[in-house]
Amino acid sequence: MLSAEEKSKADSRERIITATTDLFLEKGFAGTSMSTIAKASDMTKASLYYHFSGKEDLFIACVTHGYAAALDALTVITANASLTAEQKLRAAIDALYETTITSPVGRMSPLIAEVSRAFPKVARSFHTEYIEPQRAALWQIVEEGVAQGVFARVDQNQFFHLAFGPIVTLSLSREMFATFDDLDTHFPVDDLRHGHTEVLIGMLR
Amino acid sequence: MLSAEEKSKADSRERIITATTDLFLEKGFAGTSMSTIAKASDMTKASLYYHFSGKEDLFIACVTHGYAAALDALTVITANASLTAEQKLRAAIDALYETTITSPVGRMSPLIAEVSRAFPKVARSFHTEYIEPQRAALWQIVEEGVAQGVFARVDQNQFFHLAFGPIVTLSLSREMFATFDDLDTHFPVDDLRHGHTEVLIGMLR
DNA sequence: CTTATTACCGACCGGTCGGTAGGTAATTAG
DNA sequence: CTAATTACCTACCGACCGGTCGGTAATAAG
Repeated sequence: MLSAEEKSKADSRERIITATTDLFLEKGFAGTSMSTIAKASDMTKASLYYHFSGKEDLFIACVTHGYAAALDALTVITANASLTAEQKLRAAIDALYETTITSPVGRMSPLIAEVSRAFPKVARSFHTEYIEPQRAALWQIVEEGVAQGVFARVDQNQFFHLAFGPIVTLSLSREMFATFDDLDTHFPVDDLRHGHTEVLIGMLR
Repeated sequence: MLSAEEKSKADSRERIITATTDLFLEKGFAGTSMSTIAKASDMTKASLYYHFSGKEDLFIACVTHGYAAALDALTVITANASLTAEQKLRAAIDALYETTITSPVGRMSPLIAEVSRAFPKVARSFHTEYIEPQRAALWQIVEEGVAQGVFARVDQNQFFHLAFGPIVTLSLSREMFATFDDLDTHFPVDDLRHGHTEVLIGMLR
């Protein structure tokens, strides 16, 4: 049963979330007002409060919204039986670069940092529902390679440090210096990704 | 000539900057009000405007304040003639972990990301006066090792990506998840630093 | 001792903040 | 057809925002 009303309600929620996410990523949480969000969502502020109980609720919806899609991209890779462990690892790293730098949820780390003290629950959720599953998916690939004897055994936290560190920092740098007209010269995603991938594969040999 | 007035003025500026930096790091730029800053600085809001022309001016002062000290720690290492290139590199990495995770200026990356669109000049300054000199200092050590034949030649941007990436991400993670009571279990600085250092040295052999 | 300057303050400004009360047109249920 | 519900609106609230005003006590200069 998908009545016209329910469809319009879902559409509105979606429209609000995408518009708000853009604003939060651009201006930060405290720097984005509910009136601005309302304008960007083609709505009145009062209508926003019909769909969401408050600014924090709306923020949680924005953060949570992209979890599934981002993690699906990884699980599709791990589940692909026709790939070797090394092929899976390469594909997973590509996917991590893509989501962390391009997708809204991947770019939200600075935003989480901004509100982490005010809303610790959002930070917890981001960690358990987004960061940890990403790590688990990556580690599953590594363990598969170890079991097959093609990867050497490495320390888990060390590997995560070296794997996620450069990617997240690259994403953060591109946010910090988003206004630079020579952004891709300073922070060339593809170049850096290639070299990074080879180092990680090298660690596992 | 250091009159009582001038001393008190300098003291006040210093007091304001340190108090403001703490607040900005905790609540973000937009989330910190001038009245809150005034209270934390034991002053009236009006007096704040005697020392700084506005909130942006105060923010710039906070960001700029720690540049010199953080960079000095690195130049002391590069200038130390009694160290080998590898010893310098190890010491430099230690120093980078220390400043990036502990010092206010090192922890400011998420803050710069928050305001980068509104104040691109601050982002530029952070890049040219803080990031670039750090990279230059580190690269000088690498080139010294290459010239002495103890380090292999590596790509500059790749090396920076692998060197700074994990450190900045670790700092960001500790900001994002600062409220976790098991923060040091999830993000153990010393452990991660040791493993990271060995990988970097390994890259250069 | 007089005068100017300095570092600071209380009181206030127009504007915006997050949030709400009450109403209305359109859809749905009975 | 009627009554209820839904999705949305206009108009407004007190609190707080960044910033400014006209002073004032303490110091420094002459």
